[in-house]
Amino acid sequence: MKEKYEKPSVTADITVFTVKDKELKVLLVKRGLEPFKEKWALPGGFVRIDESLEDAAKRELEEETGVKNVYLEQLYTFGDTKRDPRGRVITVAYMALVNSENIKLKATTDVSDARWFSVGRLPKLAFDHAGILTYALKRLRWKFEYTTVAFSLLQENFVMSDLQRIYEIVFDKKFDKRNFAKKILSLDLLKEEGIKKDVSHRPPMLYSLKKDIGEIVEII
Amino acid sequence: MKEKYEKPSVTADITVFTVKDKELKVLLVKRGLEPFKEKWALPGGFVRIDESLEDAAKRELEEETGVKNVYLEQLYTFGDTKRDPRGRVITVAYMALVNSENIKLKATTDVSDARWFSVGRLPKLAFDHAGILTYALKRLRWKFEYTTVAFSLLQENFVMSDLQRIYEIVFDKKFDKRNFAKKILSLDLLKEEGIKKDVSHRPPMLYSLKKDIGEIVEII
DNA sequence: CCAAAAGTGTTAGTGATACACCCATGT
DNA sequence: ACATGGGTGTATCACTAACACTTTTGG
Repeated sequence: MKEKYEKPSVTADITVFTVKDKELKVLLVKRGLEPFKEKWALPGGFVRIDESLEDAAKRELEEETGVKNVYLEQLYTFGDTKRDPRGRVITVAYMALVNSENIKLKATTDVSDARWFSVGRLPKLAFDHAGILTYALKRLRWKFEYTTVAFSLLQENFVMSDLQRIYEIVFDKKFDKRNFAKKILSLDLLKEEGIKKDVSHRPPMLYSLKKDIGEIVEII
Repeated sequence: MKEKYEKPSVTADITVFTVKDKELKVLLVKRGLEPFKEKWALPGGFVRIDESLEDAAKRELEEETGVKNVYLEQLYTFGDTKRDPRGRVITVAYMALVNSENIKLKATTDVSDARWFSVGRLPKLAFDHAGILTYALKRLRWKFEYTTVAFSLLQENFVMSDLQRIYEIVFDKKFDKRNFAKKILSLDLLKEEGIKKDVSHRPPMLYSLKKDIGEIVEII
């Protein structure tokens, strides 16, 4: 290949969302290396020459945080010439959704700490990551409205109010539980899994998803 | 910057749509250089080290085809390791919408020909451009449904049936003209510009967009 | 018996769809 | 006068939104 032009570097950065402690949270890592050493940033890193973009996103996420097997979606590619002080770095932004119960965070060499932050109380972020996160949040709300991605935030079995709580947290707004249940059940996506026991109130129905969670149905 | 890893190349490829001769058309170029010399491809090329992705898309489009001042939107970034025989090339795909009356196509050094093709009768395309085009088409239909991008395909003044024809061509389906006009007018986006003269039937109302065409209103 | 959350139906309003006839002009 | 597209209103249907009481369990 003729090397006519200088090449940019390419990274993948991932905005990982979860719902935890009745808040929408995003996973940030504390950088162990310059630039922005000791600053909080989205997990991510350089795309290797022999891996696809999605593989790079998955690998970085697992390497830096231990998070794997998640819903992953490409968002947008940010390529301003000045977005990285090291030189020309283009980043392909991804969004991931996880159930935080299944996740053990870990620190590594590149990353001295990894923590969940409420989207309402974020620290100052490295690079242009604040802009990427804002974009991811917009996309998250959009996807919630028109698809069934919300199920990616649940465990395998859940009750209707678990799902409703997630919608209410993401949209920061209450829904009527009769209308909510009616709408969800009309989608015909849920399988009844019996009654949840050992609750100190009327026992609710447990549900699971009929289809594999990988298939995101457009409910529009 | 530490050169720890080999870098990929980055290109921008643009799917330009127009409506012409009662068909939805896409702009293709005949490659003047290897690989895929003399094959049809989407216009595009390498992103320079000192230009943003969007600037690269605009520049390539103008260089290869003379097309400029168009609606331009980033679609998706394609990064399979084997998508280009020259080596690792990641491409950021863009979609553009133009009114073909305002466009004069031209050939250049890199490109021996540039032509509009009906999306129903496409030649075999270079690289993974067929997949990119399929993706662009999906996005186009989606955008038509939920935003006012359709106006980007019109000239400044137009009649209601011009707009309806564009929707009918993009969705390949007829709409009722009463319902169509009712819906469009209810959006309160149009300004009346008087009556179109010299038609051999009842003279229709001419409209223009109230807002700058750059602002794409979400009509959802 | 009290607290907590679960479950459940009806009504009103809004927006989408289906549908047919007369109008203004050029030739 | 004829051909061509332009312009217009109403009725039905489907979906959404608002709204309150009873049930079941644990403590």
